[in-house]
Amino acid sequence: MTQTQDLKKAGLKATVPRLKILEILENNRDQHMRAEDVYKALLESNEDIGLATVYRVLTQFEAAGLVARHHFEGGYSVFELDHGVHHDHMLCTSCGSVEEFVDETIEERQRVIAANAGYRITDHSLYIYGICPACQAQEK
Amino acid sequence: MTQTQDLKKAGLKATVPRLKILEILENNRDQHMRAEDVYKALLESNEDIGLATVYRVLTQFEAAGLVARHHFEGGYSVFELDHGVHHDHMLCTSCGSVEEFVDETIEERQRVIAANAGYRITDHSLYIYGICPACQAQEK
DNA sequence: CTGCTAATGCAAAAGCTTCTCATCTCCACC
DNA sequence: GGTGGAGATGAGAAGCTTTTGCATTAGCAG
Repeated sequence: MTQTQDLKKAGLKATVPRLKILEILENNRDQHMRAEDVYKALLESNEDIGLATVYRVLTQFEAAGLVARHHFEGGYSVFELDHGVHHDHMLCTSCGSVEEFVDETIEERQRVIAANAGYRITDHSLYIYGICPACQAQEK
Repeated sequence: MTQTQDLKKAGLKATVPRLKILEILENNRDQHMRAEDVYKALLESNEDIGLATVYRVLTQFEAAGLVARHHFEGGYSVFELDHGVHHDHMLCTSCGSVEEFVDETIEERQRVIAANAGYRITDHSLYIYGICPACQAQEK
């Protein structure tokens, strides 16, 4: 499916800014990008797209389910293309690298906990902060 | 132990602002307060303490292990007195209420996941977002 | 009591994100 | 193809939370 079709399906007009931003996210599937990162990538591609538009588009993509927004420590949002499979994150507080993981046991426990409390889950986030192997080696 | 002793033990001078902020946190043990909330409480107590000091003191308390800082959705921090026992949070996205819970199974899985990846865990956070029973009832 | 160091208040500033509004673009319809 | 109008965009201003600079004040060791 083309990117244009992806957008139409999400109920969004296929405009140049949206297509470009989608392209950048796809070219950085392994990254967790901040709005500013996306904006910089646009500038490097000589695109005349404003930061405000980046924020607007990312928010729309989030609402459409195209991207996931995460709130890591630091007071800002990072985005990643939503590839369908839910996953959690483990972050290195030293180098900032991010690893993704899935654990069905934890997922199940969360459902049980919410059910016991009578909550209807809409979302959840799990972040593990630590020092990655590479950074531990550097400490020596 | 007095609050003054608590502070001294944490390596902090027992100043008026710090004592007052500690007092407010203790009077709101069941709440998750924003810096602004603490500041407002101080104003209501006719304390002449600046917002900047509230931020500074809360950050120091966090470093000293007296309080825990959480990043719920919304782009700001909330603080709660650290009563020693680690716990996670479940939040109602409708009314904003917060419930705490502990699940040893999840804790254990996290340790295993980190160990498998070679990470040394320093911290972790788990937030479950949903609709609480009371708000579900209101929907009808 | 006294003096030095650390802490505070205020205001300004920084960082991220949203809003305003005039202008421009997409696209359904002709 | 053209074209009109709803929706999208860009630029800058503004909003919010949080941090910082600096002159002043307060805690506390001696």
